[in-house]
Amino acid sequence: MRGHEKEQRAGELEASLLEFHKQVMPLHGVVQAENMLAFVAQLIDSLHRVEYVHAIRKRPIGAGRTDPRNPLFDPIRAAVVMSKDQPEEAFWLVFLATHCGRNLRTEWQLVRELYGASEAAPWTWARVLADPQAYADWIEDHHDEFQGKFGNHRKYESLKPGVHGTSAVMMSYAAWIKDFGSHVQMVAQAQDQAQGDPRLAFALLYNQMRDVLRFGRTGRFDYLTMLGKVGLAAIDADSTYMNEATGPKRGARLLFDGQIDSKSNARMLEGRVSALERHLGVGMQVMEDAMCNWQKSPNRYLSFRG
DNA sequence: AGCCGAAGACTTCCCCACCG
DNA sequence: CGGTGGGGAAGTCTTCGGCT
Repeated sequence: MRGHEKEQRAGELEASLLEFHKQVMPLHGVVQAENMLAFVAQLIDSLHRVEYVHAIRKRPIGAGRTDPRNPLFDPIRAAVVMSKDQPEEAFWLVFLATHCGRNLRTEWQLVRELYGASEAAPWTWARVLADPQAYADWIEDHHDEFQGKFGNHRKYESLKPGVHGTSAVMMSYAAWIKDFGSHVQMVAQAQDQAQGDPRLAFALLYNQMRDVLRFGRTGRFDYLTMLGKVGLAAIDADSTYMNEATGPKRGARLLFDGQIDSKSNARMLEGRVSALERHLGVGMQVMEDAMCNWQKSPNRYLSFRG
């Protein structure tokens, strides 16, 4: 995006926030000019992260992106490529990418390794589904050989054998999908129940996915929003689910009340976030991401240009 | 009303690679 | 060879929903 477009977008968001502040409900946290500047910058960064997947869907994707033996391997681009002809494999890659996360230093290396970079043939979904125990055993046997690291969101995950380790997570995911029959049927049953409402379908899946080990709020939110962005499921986050997290809740308290130790509870805050999201029209994932990042330094506008 | 379990873009601690 | 910082494992504390 060109500079003046970014500034125009910032101006529009600021105007929309001010209108909401005056006409709907006060936003005590962005009354100060530097706070407003910082929050708008976070909204724009979050919009870019969401739009990034839409951007790569429109561009040609090289063959190396789908090959785990290639350093260019990228599970999200691979999922985009496969979403049409091999949807089951695409879902599996989104799951692997979410479980591992993208590490700042090693990038997608851990996903490559778990997908079978060093093997004669990759651990495809068909292979994992046919014998999840064989995949779990292989992970445990090789757990100390993997060089890739977990991403920031997944920094409490472990490759070591045990009830909380990656091998156990993979077993529980395979069992969860097997229950529906397939990934495609997993999405279809939710959309049937929701009668095609993308936000209701998201809420249903968010609850059903509790069965997947180690997939708490962050894991489920990241996995399901990515399915939507890649185009594998017509679902859309209906809530920030801040009752299960501290970052977005702190951000919402700061934004609406101007202080992190306000008495507003998660339900009240969630209602206000919902109203503000409808006003701005940016989507719940952007609201969640922006509030969470903003509360870390609410009065510091960190320009990436300088 | 109050207990209990679950979960966390937590918090703390320890280890190790890296650096001067 | 001691300081430093990142990463992994384990430990706290708070919140909240479910349950009685």
